[in-house]
Amino acid sequence: MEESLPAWDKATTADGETRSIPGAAIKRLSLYLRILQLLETERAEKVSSAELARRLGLNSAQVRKDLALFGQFGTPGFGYHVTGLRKELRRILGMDREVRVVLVGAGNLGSALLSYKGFLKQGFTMLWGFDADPEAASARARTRVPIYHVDELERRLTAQPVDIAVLAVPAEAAQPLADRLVALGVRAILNFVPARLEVPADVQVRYVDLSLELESLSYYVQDD
Amino acid sequence: MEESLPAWDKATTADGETRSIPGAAIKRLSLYLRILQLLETERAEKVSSAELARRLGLNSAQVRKDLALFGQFGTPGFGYHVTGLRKELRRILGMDREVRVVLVGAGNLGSALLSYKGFLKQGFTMLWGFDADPEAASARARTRVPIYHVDELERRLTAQPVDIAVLAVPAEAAQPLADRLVALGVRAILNFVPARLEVPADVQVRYVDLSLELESLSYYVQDD
DNA sequence: TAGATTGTTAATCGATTAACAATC
DNA sequence: TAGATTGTTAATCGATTAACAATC
Repeated sequence: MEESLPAWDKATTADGETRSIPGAAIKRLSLYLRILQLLETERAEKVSSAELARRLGLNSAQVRKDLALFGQFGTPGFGYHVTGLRKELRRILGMDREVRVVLVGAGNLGSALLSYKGFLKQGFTMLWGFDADPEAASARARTRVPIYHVDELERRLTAQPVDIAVLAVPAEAAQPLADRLVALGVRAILNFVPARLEVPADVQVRYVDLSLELESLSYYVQDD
Repeated sequence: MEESLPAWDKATTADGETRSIPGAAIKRLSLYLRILQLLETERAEKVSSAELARRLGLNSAQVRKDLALFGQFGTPGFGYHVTGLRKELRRILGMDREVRVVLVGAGNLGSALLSYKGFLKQGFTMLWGFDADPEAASARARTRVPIYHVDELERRLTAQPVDIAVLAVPAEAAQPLADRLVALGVRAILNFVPARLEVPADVQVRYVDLSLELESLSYYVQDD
């Protein structure tokens, strides 16, 4: 019997066929988009897969292959139109619409994330923060984003669903909160908590594990 | 002609042979270590590769293979001794000594990282922060870690070399600062700046790109 | 047209998983 | 001894890269 892939792991070609899209390719699309935005400010009209690859330290065949997963955006002998490709990538990544984000856990790291500019750019809307101690959290955070008590999660997210939750709570609180967020319709979680989350297959979780990054770097700085 | 690998990408077996160690395996070692520390608090004497795999959502053969890259730590029919394996992993990862860390760029995100508890645990020493405006940075940061002007980088790091730098500066400042850090003997950079860094082959760079994570999650939350 | 560069197939590479003899 | 589990080899899987006909 064949396992069927979750919907987000598929893409449809012109002829209606369905293929699996590697997550690593999606991350690279986001990198391509960043370079295209840079090229646009440089008033560049066109760009080749070789140039995109050079700027990102990738292989040009990989760039062409990644883009070809979603359509034929280039012109042989010419390359890609910067503005055109940028629009396509924004559409593919779903950045051509408002993406609604909440933060759960506005401690030290969380409150910094609340005011992180990179999140506010690019069509992301950081709607609300939630914390077990909203007064203390508000004092920490230098932002206009309102911070509510975590008990208000259900009320707020029922009234107005969100797409993505950023999770930065103590380890023992992570799984119960993930469960509540999923029940409230959250489709993706950016998880800063060093704990594995169990979620349904159609919910995406990305782990940003700072201790793990530092520990694995420690391996490389030994003098032997 | 054969390219020779950087020293950190090799490991030596008992018979003096040298093999390449995948970076992904190193990251998993750090995950294994975390579970072993948990098991130790649970007073567990032994653990099998199957149990480690289960707790981390991995394959047991992968666990055994990762560990076997560095030696024979297990006993057939028994498994691994929790305390013994924990010690071995701490040694392999270089966590059995002080790892000296500095932060460069104590803005919103940076100052949160300065006081991030996960960095202080586990044998990491966050020595100093550096910022172009150390007064403002000190006001932001709720930490005892001293923050100096970035001009003091050379003086401080010459007097006392560090292993790892955490970089959280504006994009245009990233490469020049990376160059200075490498010249000062920094062996690894944890880079929160969305910019590619050019460094010598023996310097490790890890990218933590929050915008990229959020953008690639955006792909999965589209309703189609 | 000649030169450049795409989209795509085939080849390569590397990482994951299965299988199992060795062995505690 | 019987049962369990390692370390390791072989098989599988998937991702990257090379190559090139198509074509602007």
